[in-house]
Amino acid sequence: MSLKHALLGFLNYHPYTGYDLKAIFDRSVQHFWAADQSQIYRTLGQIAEAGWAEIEVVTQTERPDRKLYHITEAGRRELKAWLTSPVPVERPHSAPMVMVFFAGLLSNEEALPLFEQAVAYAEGALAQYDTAPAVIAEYQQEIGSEREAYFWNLTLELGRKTAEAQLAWAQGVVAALTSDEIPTDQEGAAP
Amino acid sequence: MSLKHALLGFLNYHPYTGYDLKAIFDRSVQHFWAADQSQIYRTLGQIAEAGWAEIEVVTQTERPDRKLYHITEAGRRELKAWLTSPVPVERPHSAPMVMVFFAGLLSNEEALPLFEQAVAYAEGALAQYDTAPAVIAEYQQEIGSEREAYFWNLTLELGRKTAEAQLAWAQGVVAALTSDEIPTDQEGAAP
DNA sequence: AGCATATATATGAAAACTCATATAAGGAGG
DNA sequence: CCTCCTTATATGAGTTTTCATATATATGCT
Repeated sequence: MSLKHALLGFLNYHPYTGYDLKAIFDRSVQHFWAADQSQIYRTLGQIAEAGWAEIEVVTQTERPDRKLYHITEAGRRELKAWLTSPVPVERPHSAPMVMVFFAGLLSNEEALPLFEQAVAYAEGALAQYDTAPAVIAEYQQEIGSEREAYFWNLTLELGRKTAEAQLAWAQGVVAALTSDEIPTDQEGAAP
Repeated sequence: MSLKHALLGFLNYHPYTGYDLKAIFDRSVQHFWAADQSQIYRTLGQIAEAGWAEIEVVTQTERPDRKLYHITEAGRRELKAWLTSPVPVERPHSAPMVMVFFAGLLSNEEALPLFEQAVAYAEGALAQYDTAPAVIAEYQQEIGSEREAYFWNLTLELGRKTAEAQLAWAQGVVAALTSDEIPTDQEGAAP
């Protein structure tokens, strides 16, 4: 899995806690990697066990102690090795597309919400892409270089293009569904 | 998970064996749902246990007996209920994008293969989309209606648009990388 | 006063997925 | 002749992911 490597990628910039990393994920790479909290903590444990990071416990009196993960040389090597290894072949698992595939079973009225939700989802994604560059600029000042930011932006570009394609597609289907342009299988249906 | 429902979707057309379904998945919905063989058999078991399908054993002498799964009324209800339920929010997990995000760590030469592989992948996907309509036409004759085929094609359309966007994106990055248009972080680098 | 939110970590249990392997026989191609 | 592919089902073992829940305190909002 590459959650390990995504975490390593951030730890390579700076030591972070699990809590920090959850926030970072939600703000920056959510569009291509959504990690849940428990998974982050567990994976951080594995990273430490593998010797890719060392834990610095920062004692706090009023809150639970923070566990800062510092990447090790072995961790940096692992990250770089992964980055230069063959790109894993994605196995897509898209439930929404399964729904579309079998939507012919439904009436147009029943199928509509599927595509309306797709429109809403794509619009939401696009809205996030509007605010993302500011987040990147912020991180760039903190830890990143111009070069890093270039590649961060590349992921945004593709995400945006994809979301735009999805939006146009879903809007087209909504239009077709509401204007009854779709075959209904009643033999002798309006041509 | 919606492998259950994807399987149910096909069983709704016709009774199939696990072996059949594996072949069908690989030929028709692979672009948005890649299921592996062992997972299909296990899930089929769950479907039968849930009462969504009944098993007809077709005895064969020279080969293992076939187990044909016939969808039940309960299975049809479940399928339709799922199809009209809220679209699940996708949690994207794209390892290739994680690689791109952290590719700034690599030199241009080291980063190149990442995008070359993306180009090759997108070209491969596009080639599959070229042959897919023929597969759909074939299935349509067997089991599908014009309406069903309409929705099948919708998934292809979005898949193709997405693959095209990916290809253009990856080709652009390859061009930028090979012409050294990318920031290098050597302070005082060529402006 | 009460309630939600932010800070911070962690586990139990289950579901889902992957990878390798097993069995068994016929047919195709080199 | 031998190897690979197709037909057909199945399990063991492990990894990854999800979902719910637990603990503890401070702050801000209504």
